[in-house]
Amino acid sequence: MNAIKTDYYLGDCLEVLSRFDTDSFDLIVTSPPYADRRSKTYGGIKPDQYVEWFLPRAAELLRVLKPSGTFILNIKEKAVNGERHTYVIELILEMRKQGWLWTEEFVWHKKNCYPGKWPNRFRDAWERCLQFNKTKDFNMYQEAVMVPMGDWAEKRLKHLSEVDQSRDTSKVGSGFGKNVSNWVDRKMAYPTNVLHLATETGNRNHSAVFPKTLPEWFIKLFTKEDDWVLDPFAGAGTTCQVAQVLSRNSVGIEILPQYYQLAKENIKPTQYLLFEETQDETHYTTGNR
Amino acid sequence: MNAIKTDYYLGDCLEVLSRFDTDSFDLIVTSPPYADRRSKTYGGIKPDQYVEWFLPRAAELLRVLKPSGTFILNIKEKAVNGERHTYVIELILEMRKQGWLWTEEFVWHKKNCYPGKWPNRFRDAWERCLQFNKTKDFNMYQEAVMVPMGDWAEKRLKHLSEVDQSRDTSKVGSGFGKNVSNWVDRKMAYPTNVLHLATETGNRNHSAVFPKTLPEWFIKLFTKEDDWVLDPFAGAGTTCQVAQVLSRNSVGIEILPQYYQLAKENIKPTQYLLFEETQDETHYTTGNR
DNA sequence: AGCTCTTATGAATCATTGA
DNA sequence: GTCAATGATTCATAAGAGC
Repeated sequence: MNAIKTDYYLGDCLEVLSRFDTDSFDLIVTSPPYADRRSKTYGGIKPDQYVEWFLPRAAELLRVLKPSGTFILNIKEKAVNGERHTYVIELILEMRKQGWLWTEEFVWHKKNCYPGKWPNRFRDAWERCLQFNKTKDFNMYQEAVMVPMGDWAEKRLKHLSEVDQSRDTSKVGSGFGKNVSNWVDRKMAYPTNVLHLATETGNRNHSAVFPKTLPEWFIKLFTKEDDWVLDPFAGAGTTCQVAQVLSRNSVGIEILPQYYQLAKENIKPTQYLLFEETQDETHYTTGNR
Repeated sequence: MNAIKTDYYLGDCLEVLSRFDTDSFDLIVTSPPYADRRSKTYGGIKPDQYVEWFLPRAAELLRVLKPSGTFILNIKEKAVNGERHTYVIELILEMRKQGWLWTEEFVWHKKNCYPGKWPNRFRDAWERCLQFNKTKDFNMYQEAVMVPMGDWAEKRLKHLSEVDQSRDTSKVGSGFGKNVSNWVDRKMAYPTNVLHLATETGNRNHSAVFPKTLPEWFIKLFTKEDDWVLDPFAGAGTTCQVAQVLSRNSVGIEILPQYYQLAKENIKPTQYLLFEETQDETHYTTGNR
């Protein structure tokens, strides 16, 4: 029984990642600061400068990713001057020049998107989840994300997520709990490249960057237990929290010190085995089961 | 009561459009032949040559579109060599250089997408509907596509009949249910930029999976009665057929002669007022109402 | 535990105001 | 003029209260 490690680092991922070995991670899943957001931390990246800002970090991510690994980039371009800005699609082209393979583009349909009304535009209800790979032979565990067929499936999906994260669902690698096994009799199907997830608005602690179910789905799909997951823009630590519950090692990097407290709260105390804190980084090492 | 015209032209839209006046159309909505399709007609456009092939046609479309008009391009890049090809996003960048504004990208979620299974990829369940404009002041009739609010609709359906819930619950996600018109007086909401439409499976003659509801939604959104709609890759004439029913004038251009018969069948005979056929083009002129 | 109703809250976007 | 900050608009969800 290996101990699952969950490490948090404070700092710019461009610098922190330089200390990591090449070919270290099985999955990188992150939602970087969007253009014109977090103006006080990343310097308020202008849309026109976004590609230039992101590319050196993408190069480091390419280095630390295993050849069999996957990089999931959750991002959405904003509307600027009445147009969709082009920095995201320009980034795709530039990352391919770095050596990335643009394998797939998943659509995250935000069922509860931000409200509003404008004469020339509807509400934006989707974001991109760009899949990049280092090689064509990447690991993919499709069975781990199979879903029940039928109308009742979507209603059960959210419940499924909750069950998975509860402690008493003693289960093996698949990550599926008891209740799911009841559904095994029924027909299961592979999902598509469209994800229907609602944002978590009710959290009073902090503004949820993305719902847990988003990194959860990709972690199940692209890693197995004891694999290594990286979130270079960890924020409040949602990705690492999910990775821990799913018995994956994880590394989170965040430039904002104030997120440290939030990340700490997100790790369930009962799961602590070891807690270390050094000057500029924090390690949670947990034994899972 | 104006007569509604529905004109079909045989030929390459690049040539046919040259005969049209500048600023002629209120809406262009089309689903062009995808890369590697129709190898015998358009010369078998390779993905690497797609941008080069499309750009001169895009230039003509820009010319014939009214300043207040909109161009909806339904397209999806295919997977080539394990990667998503980049011709679509490259096309966006090049069209902007031509003068197009990339106003929005709608997602068409195909609820019943093509079946299949691959070891490194899930089924592709979405396509892009790229919105381009000539100016920022384009016409948009949002009220024409309003849908019942999700919360209210669900309760309503639950109280009505448990039986017919099978499909078309049509929440605000932009799908339309059939009985939307019955709910007009109720609480309605504006849709989002994610469309939930099923592909039409029953089409025996035509392979295209272009459902009527797709052009219908955009025609309602971007035109009013007696406006002019263009489909430069008309195929079996779905767009023109829908335009006719909605009392919009339309022009369809198609390079394949064999689609003529299909287009003819798609126009309901009861709507004919005038039928002309010349050497290289066919005109249907219908009086609606 | 199951309902209903209420309330807060968003990776949003645009028009307006102010420096 | 350019640019940053503010206000208005709007709706799907979760959480909480009450029964």
